[in-house]
Amino acid sequence: MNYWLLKTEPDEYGYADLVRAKRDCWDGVRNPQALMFMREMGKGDRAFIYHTGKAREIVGIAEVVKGSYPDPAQDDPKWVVVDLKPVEAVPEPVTLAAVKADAAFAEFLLVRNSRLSVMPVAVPLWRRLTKMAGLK
DNA sequence: GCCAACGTTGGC
DNA sequence: GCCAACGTTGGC
Repeated sequence: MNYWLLKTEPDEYGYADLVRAKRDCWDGVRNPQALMFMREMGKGDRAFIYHTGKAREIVGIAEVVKGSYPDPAQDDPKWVVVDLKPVEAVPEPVTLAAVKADAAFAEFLLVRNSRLSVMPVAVPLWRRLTKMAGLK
């Protein structure tokens, strides 16, 4: 099982929308590097949901319920999507500032490439982030 | 609101 | 196929 971080603009589609939907398709990713990571996402993987814009923090955890497949709404199979379900909102959102302030995240793509919207999270970093978020 | 970083487009 | 110009994203 792999771990990921997915960015979203909360004004357009936030973690609360995923909770409301109970299960939803994560679409609209167009960046080639982000799509490459999306293609590696499989059922059972977990992902942090990160809000961009004013929030800039990890707000929840989602689970992949269907691994990547071509977006049915698009003609081109290169636009892949995954299906997600919410797992839990985190007790204490982890801000970008907190991540940047921690040397353990110096190589983390969230810090290294601010424009990337889908990225892998190494297991030790996932553990560290869940702790920072107030989870075990 | 600004701008750095990065992608994309189109002329050559 | 290169690269300048332009557009977009997202942090500040």
